[in-house]
Amino acid sequence: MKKTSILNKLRSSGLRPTKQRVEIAKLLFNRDKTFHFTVESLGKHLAKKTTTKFALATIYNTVHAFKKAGHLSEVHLRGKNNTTYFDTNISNHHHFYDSETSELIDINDNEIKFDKIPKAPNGKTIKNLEVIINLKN
Amino acid sequence: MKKTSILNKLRSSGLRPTKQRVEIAKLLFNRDKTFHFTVESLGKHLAKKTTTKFALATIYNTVHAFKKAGHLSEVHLRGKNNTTYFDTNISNHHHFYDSETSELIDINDNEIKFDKIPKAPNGKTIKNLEVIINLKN
DNA sequence: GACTTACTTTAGAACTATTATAAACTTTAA
DNA sequence: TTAAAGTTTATAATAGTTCTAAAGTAAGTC
Ligand SMILES: [Mn+2]
Ligand SMILES: [Mn+2]
Ligand SMILES: [Zn+2]
Ligand SMILES: [Zn+2]
Repeated sequence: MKKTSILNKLRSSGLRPTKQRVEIAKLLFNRDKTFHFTVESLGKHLAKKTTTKFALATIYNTVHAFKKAGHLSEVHLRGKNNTTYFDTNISNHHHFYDSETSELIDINDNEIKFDKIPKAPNGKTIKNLEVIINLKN
Repeated sequence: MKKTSILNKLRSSGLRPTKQRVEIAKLLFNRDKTFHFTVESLGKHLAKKTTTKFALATIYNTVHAFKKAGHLSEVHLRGKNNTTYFDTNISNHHHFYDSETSELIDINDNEIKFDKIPKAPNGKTIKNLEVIINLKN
């Protein structure tokens, strides 16, 4: 993804392309494979890759802005360290979770097939279905 | 479940049957249906049902002791309010989650059937598989 | 029943992920 | 260039949970 398309992505989401947002967007979206991260791990990556200063609040703000704009998703898993995981894969998919390494691995939607799914209770509808496959060594 | 069996349950788990533990055990285990709760909600139930005083730390200690003894399970879901859910259903099962009410509903293991499950990555094994079906109204 | 020891409860402090605040700074468009 | 709106920042606040260490209780021994 080129710099101009990062700028477009930000602008078309109503987000001014500040130095911080551009750096975060480059780190998150200029890659082929899914990136799963926490705010803390993202901060460490940024510190390694750039010389720009990032206040913790800015990383939170930016990640939440990207999520709101639909460029990131949140994994509703309660990991060991009780931190929120974000995901550059915004398609419907599932996860392996290795609780020893706190690592998430994508499972494509078509790698899991259901034979039987219960129907939603009284008056409710199914919004989505998440599978977490916990791993051990 | 009778009082004596509550006492046996505690003693056979190496837990002295203190006033607090007995009250919590009665509330949690003397029921037919699954009970999903947070430490906070359990505290409120206890305040309503008994006149015994419960320090917050005692509720945490007891719930964790019961979990360790295998009498409770923890739901690895990151809910709206970022609290941990515990579950009196210790069998392998799944959940509906209503994020508007923060409510969990059990899905029996046999209500979901899989046609296809991915195999675990390199050298790892599947420990268990959790399904969360998110609901909307 | 008194004594002893190990275990438990408790209030409050500490910890940690996250969110709020409000002042300084930057982007944008006029 | 200027002004308005948006953004970053340091820091404080919040909230769930865990830690601490002192006071209290359970259980076994005499
Ligand atoms: Mn978050
Ligand atoms: Mn907990
Ligand atoms: Zn993913
Ligand atoms: Zn359950």
